[in-house]
Amino acid sequence: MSMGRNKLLVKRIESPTTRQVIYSKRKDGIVKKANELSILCDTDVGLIMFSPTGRLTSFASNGRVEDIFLRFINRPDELKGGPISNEEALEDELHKVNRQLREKQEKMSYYNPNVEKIGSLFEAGVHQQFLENAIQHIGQSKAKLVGSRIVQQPNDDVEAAPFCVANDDSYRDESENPDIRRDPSSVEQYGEEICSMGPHLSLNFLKAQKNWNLSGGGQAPKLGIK
Amino acid sequence: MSMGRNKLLVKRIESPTTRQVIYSKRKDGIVKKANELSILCDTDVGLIMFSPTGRLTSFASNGRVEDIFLRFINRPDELKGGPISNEEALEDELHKVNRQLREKQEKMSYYNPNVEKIGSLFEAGVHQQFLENAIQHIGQSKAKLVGSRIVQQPNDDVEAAPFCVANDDSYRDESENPDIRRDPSSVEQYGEEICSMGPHLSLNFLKAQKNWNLSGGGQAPKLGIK
DNA sequence: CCGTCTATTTATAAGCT
DNA sequence: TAGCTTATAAATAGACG
Repeated sequence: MSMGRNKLLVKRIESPTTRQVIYSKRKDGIVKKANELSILCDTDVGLIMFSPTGRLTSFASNGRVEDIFLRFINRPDELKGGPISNEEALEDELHKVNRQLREKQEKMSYYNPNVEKIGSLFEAGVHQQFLENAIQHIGQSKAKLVGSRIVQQPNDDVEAAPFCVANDDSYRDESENPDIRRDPSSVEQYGEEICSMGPHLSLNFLKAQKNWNLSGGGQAPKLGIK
Repeated sequence: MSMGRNKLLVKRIESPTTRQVIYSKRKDGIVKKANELSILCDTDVGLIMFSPTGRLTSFASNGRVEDIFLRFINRPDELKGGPISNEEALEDELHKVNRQLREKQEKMSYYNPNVEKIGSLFEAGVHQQFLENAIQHIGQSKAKLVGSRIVQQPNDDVEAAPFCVANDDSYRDESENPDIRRDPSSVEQYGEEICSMGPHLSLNFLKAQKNWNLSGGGQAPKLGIK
């Protein structure tokens, strides 16, 4: 479907280097096409591409990809009534995300509640329930890892655990000059984000735990606490 | 810059009909290119186009354009060029809240981790530590409420707790499955409804927990928690 | 309005530097 | 690594049904 010396078969390119090379070329080609389309037809076009190595390239016939995207998000509304301003769109987005945040916090409160606010034994029980459940989960995976022993001793074997947090942080290299070419607005960026909400143990996180909100002197959760 | 019978000059096409025709053809071409790029290079590509008449066409190598866009907007560093306006503040807010959301999610993962992802005993230990710690605190408040008894038995009355998980995560899971390359999700017209983050802790949620039951026979949630 | 056909222009895979 | 060149595959403007 492409062009060049050989007929192209649309399948993932295995060679990392070749893949990167092909990406660079085609990326430019698509940006060019997108730009042409927006000019020829006088329309809004938004494009976002991530290179195999995580570099980002975006294009927006207008100013920013955000704007194009917001129009996209608001599509239903646009169809229903008059156009909605970007500001309103942004507000919607903000509210949406805020709601998600609140939900997360509420949920979190069941695991790490503010003790001061617990007003009844029943409530305390509820919190415990969540925590116990969670512990059971961990116990299971732990058992799986060990082979299936010590499943009923959540604390013991943790005491001696060596403090060897693996990984992470370090995504802010910015080692190069992103040569920004100003056609309409094609931008490239670096750095990949790994925002999986999965559990990753990072030193940053552990360090950030100093403000453990609890009545009796919240300790920094050093792994050896008991 | 295009091709065909005549050399193309990149200038807005005046004839409305011709413009529309050209748009249709090129739109398909770009979608095709975007799809090829995503397959050949195994990367994320998001594309949004509005026809001269306002019709929307979108493409996403993955599932939804929204996802690609979120990956875009959640970038730690913004280099997105473009005009600055009143929306700036809102956007900053959006970014900030998004960041908080991610942090919350990460933190949450320590209490309610994805067991499958735990890769070592150490990690399991860390998670347990957090939970144990939290339980201790609950126990304290409980003791305070009762007067000061059974303070050191965070487990006893919960031991028999049924296995009920307040599993969250609503969007994740995606993982790698390059095999299934369905025709790219190129959508025309519109489509909305963005991710409403999964379950939140609300009375409704609690009620839904069939296995809900505290040692003493938890009543239908009358918690005054919120 | 939509698919087809075809002459030309483009895009670009390989090579080469 | 990054361009530059060239032979070819693709994309597509315009015409037609």
